[in-house]
Order: sequence, then C-alpha cells, then structure tokens
Amino acid sequence: MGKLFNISEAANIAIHSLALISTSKEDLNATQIAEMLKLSRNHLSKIMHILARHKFVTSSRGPKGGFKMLRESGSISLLEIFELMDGNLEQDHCRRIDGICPFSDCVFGDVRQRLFDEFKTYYQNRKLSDLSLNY
Amino acid sequence: MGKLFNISEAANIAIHSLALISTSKEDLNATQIAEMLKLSRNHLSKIMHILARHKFVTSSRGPKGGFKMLRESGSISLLEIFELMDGNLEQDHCRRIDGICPFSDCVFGDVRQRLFDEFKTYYQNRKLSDLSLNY
DNA sequence: TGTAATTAGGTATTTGAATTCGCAAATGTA
DNA sequence: TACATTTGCGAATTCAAATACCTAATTACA
Repeated sequence: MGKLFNISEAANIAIHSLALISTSKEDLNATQIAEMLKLSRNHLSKIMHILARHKFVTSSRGPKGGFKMLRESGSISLLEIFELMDGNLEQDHCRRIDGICPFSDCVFGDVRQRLFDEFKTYYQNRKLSDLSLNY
Repeated sequence: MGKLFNISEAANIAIHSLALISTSKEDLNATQIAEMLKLSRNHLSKIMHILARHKFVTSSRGPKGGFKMLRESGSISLLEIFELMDGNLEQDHCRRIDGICPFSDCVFGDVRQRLFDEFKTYYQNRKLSDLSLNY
C-alpha cells in the first residue's frame, strides 16, 4: 500500500490480520486471511508466525488449524503491533554533517517533533478493539 | 538519514543543497556541496542536475563552474522541492481488499488526514529563505 | 494408520530506492 | 590549442523490504 509515516507493509498487514481475527466468530487460517487481505498465503504466514511467537494469537496446525486471539483485543494498542513489527518507533533525526543538521534547529524545525508526538499518541490510545469491520 | 513521513533521501538532499547554495556568498560546486553534506559527488550531481533542469539553479561547467540560485529563495517552499523530487505529495490510502480498507473509516481513522494536512501546510508555508545556517 | 490440511520457517527472488562508476560534453585558462 | 576542471547522464551496483518458494513438522479424521 505504500508507506504512511514510516509504517512498514508488514506492520500494516499485522494490524489488519489481528483486526480480522479479533472480529471474527470462528478461527481463521492463513489461507482465509490472505484471501481477505488479497495477499499471498506464504507472505501472510510469516507475519502470523511472528504474531504467534509473540503471543498475540495461538496457532494450531493441521486440518481445522488456524489462528485465534490469545490476548484481549482491548489490551492491544496499534502502537504495540507497529513496534513489534518495525522495532521501536523512534523519531528519526535529520543527520547531515557529523550527525547534526547544519541548519539551526534543523531544516525541519519542530514539525517533526509535533507530528511524531501526535502520531505516537494516537496509536498508543487506539486499541484493536476500537476497530470495527465494514463487512 | 532514513525517511521521515514519506520524504525520500533525494528530496532531503535537494533541500539541504539548495539551502547551502542560497545562503552561500560564492557559487558552490558539486564537490563542495557533497563534501559539506557528507555524500558522494556523483550522487549529489544527479540531484543537482534535476534542480538545474527545473530552473531552481543555474549550472555551469568547466573550471570555476558550479551552481547558483536562479530563483528567489523566498519564493521556494519546501513543499515545492519535495514534490519535484518525490512526485506529488499525495495522501496514500490504506488499500486492502479491492482498494478499500475493510474497516469502517479505515484502521487508521482520521489521523492520516490530520497529520497529512498539517504536514503539507507546514511545508507549503516554510520557504527556503526561512532557513538559517549554524555554521 | 494413512492422508490431506495446515503452520513453521529457512532460503530465494523480486523490486525499488539509494548509491556508485565511468565516460562524454562543456568551458576557463595558460 | 591543450589541458585540467567541472557538470551531464546512462549504466551498474548495492541494499533493504516485500514477496514467493519449498519442504518439514504437526494434526484431524476417515
């Protein structure tokens, strides 16, 4: 989908997958989720595997296998998912010339800080359970 | 420097280069700018070439050659430079499932729109001439 | 117990951006 | 005019992220 504010495609997929699972009545397997999100099963599997290893979901193999929420969706912020997939969401600084932007208070002024804070706060407060499906 | 909010490294370099040229008393050549910004001359040349083709600067070859501002630095917004390098700064939408996010009003809510607007407005208003060098 | 379904996960490929390389074209100066 | 300097720019390389491939391990169930 392209990147929004430094969020990787993997993190985006992770969010969507968890949202699908947490709003679904039955267990979903990788094939179903991949189908719903229009991406390859293999690629999705990788991401689900990470979510399983980190105890967001349980996974079970074999026929009737699939994924199931392990944690309360009200306890999972979007930020937590982003950080799992992309590493710590840290503000990146404008590093030119020995690690410091040569322009006083940086070419970018304070807008970086402001947008970053707003962004982070928003995703910190927004929980998986706040999402609702259209279909 | 890594990416901030979808801004490419090329756009970042372009901004810094123009800022250096516009605050410099003498003409600067590619070698000097590359030196100042700690990147390779060839890589910088590419970017300067684009800026020259688009009439932000004049370029002259040969000994004593280099780059010089062509336009008033007060008339150049950071946004214009970004858009030259990266193409139109358009909000990118969350496209899953036939181009539409399956979650009502999208997983990302309105934060995308808000941050995007703020970001764009800021860079629209901020002119090259607003920048001042530290050194 | 055999088979099909399903996740696990290492490896390979693709893709696009960033970066480097190499040489051609232009130009100032001796 | 010869030469050193500098930009122009196509082509190659690197690098990381995204994505695909392949097979092993696990499991439900006929």
